[in-house]
Amino acid sequence: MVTMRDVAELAGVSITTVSHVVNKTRPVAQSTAERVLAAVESTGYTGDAIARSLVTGGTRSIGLALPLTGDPQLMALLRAVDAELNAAGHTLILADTHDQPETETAAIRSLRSRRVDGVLLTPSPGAPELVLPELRRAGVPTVLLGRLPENTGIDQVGPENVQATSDLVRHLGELGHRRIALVTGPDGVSTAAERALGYRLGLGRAKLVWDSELVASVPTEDSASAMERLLDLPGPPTAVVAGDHPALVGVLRAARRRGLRVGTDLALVAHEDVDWGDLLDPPITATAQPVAEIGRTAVRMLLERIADPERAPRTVRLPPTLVHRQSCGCSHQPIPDQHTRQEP
Amino acid sequence: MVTMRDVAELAGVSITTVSHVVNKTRPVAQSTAERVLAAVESTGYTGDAIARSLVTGGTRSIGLALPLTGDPQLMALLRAVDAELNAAGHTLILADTHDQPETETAAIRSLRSRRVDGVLLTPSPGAPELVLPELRRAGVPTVLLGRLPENTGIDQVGPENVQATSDLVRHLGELGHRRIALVTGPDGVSTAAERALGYRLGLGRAKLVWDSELVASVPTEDSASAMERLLDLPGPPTAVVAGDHPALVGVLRAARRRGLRVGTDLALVAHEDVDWGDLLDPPITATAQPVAEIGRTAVRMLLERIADPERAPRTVRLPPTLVHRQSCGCSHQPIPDQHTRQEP
DNA sequence: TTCAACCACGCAATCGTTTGCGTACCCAGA
DNA sequence: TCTGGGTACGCAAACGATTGCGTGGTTGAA
Repeated sequence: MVTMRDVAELAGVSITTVSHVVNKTRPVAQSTAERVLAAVESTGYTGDAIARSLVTGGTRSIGLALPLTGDPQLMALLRAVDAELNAAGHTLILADTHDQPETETAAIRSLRSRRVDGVLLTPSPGAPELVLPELRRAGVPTVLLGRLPENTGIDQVGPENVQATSDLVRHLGELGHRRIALVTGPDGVSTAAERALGYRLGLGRAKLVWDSELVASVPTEDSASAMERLLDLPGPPTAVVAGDHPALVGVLRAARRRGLRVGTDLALVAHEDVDWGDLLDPPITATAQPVAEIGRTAVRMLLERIADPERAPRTVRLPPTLVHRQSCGCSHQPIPDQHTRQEP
Repeated sequence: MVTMRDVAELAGVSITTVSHVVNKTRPVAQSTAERVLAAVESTGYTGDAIARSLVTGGTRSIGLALPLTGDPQLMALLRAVDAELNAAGHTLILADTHDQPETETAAIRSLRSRRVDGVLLTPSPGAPELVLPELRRAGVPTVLLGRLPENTGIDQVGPENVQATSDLVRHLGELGHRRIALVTGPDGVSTAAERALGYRLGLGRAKLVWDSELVASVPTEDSASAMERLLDLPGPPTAVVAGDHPALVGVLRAARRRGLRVGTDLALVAHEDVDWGDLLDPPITATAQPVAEIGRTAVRMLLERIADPERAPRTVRLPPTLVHRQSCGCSHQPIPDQHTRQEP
């Protein structure tokens, strides 16, 4: 490996000077600098991040710890986070939490021993008790991503859920539905909990009563059977809100198994739009989460916190966009009072 | 930060002894070891990967450089790679190549300066000339992932394409189609090139002639319009093979725009199955790439190469599985002489 | 001629580990 | 009393950068 010493010898200067030239950290005579740069070029010197880190303390790398599910949104998030980090000269270390506190803790420890400058974390349901305290104690700059547990005293960025779900429900109510179901993730996940709250709120605004029978808060793999159970009810739902991507897939599978035509026999609106939403028949009405913006914001907040660890923690909620298609039973009119986006 | 020195002082031994105790690298008297471990416990000492790397040379981290596209397969790949690496005690550093040689080079340089022990790379079309030589010269242990350019002298893992595509085409031929089109990525990408080759081979086996008009090798974003152009031909195709995920989406969009019923008006088979393949109407017949297995194999090969840099390079091709549904025009019979997997 | 101010650069300590050599001690056998 | 072989541990030199403190040389004003 080519080191600063090699470059220095080739250029006929000291290591100190090489360092100052490549880092522009103090003035160096033009001619000397040129010799050094030429030596750098000809040796292919790249610098050693390890050695640098040892003395400076920072690593210019940040850890991203989240459950690597099949959620198609994740790719967009990763891309945005990587791009924003890259622009700031940092690199991304990835760790799968499996959404379980034990793996999550292990992932965080691994990142810490790698001396990452900060951590982006999508906390599991158990995190507020089991892993966040450790993070706080260790003083690791952290931003929570996508899920927003309460009272953590930590920076957070995620989607706005309550209002968005409420709007979705209200829309179904305005279309005349009286039995509106909700299929979503387990209550421990803040996102699911908030959407359940928004659902209730939306029912209220549509002058409908909340019925616990119509709510299925289930793990991702159970959503299809949960939906089938809802359909078996004495008073089955005529419309359903899918709280996330697995719920959407589950509802669609259940409808297909029961031979129900979505949009006609069963109105459907979903959180988290997918890129195949317009390929289905009928195309799915859904809220598109601003994942890329969430990722970028999270990175910016993390960098700010690294720069100023004392700043008061902030929580940012980014509103989704409604993509109005036909699965809700409409045939493509915009929803009144809504910021809508039409398909091309 | 708590260092070995702190632990050593607390335990009343030298730094050397602490190191040997925590690494079990030479025998230490039972009583001393216990004192040291107690000190480790009470200080919460974790060790500093940075300092260790500086002296040992290794970082126990590997770089994954690939284009972070929206391809849903990527998540499964990431998950598999991360899991396999984790099991081996390594961590994953992610870098987006944007599928362009310049960004790719930058990504590789960044990984190298981070002293990764090895690199997993999905090479861009320009890579064999522009980035692989640098990798070879630097002696970075490398495994190529997903795309398999020829004569690189580098370990490679990817899907089997020629035979798989040929089978797909032959199936369409057996259903009576005479005008079978191919929509796939640009020829520079080895995967697309191999699939184009398999397509030609399949035509031959179905006793059909190859017609350049029926082949669209286009960038991902152009697949829909390319498909429409094919449909405008004097003798438009009655069946189409989608070479990858963007091509599939493009073909579906084009068909929808033209009001063509897939499976009836236009037979469709695709490479790269998607988890919503069974939700469409009709469900999509596709080959499911063994992405997870590809990821795991790549990691294993990389670790082997790190252990033995002199070993002769290997190329591994993993065959996909056929998921036979209805978009090809069949109504669910297995294809003769094929290893098929039925949907639940 | 002297001296201050400034410019251009180098010395050597430092970061937290690992590890090749030693050294001090103990005990058994001659 | 030596000596030889263990056992239990410590010293100090790396690893490759960054950076506070100097030092030698030139210049211009007094």
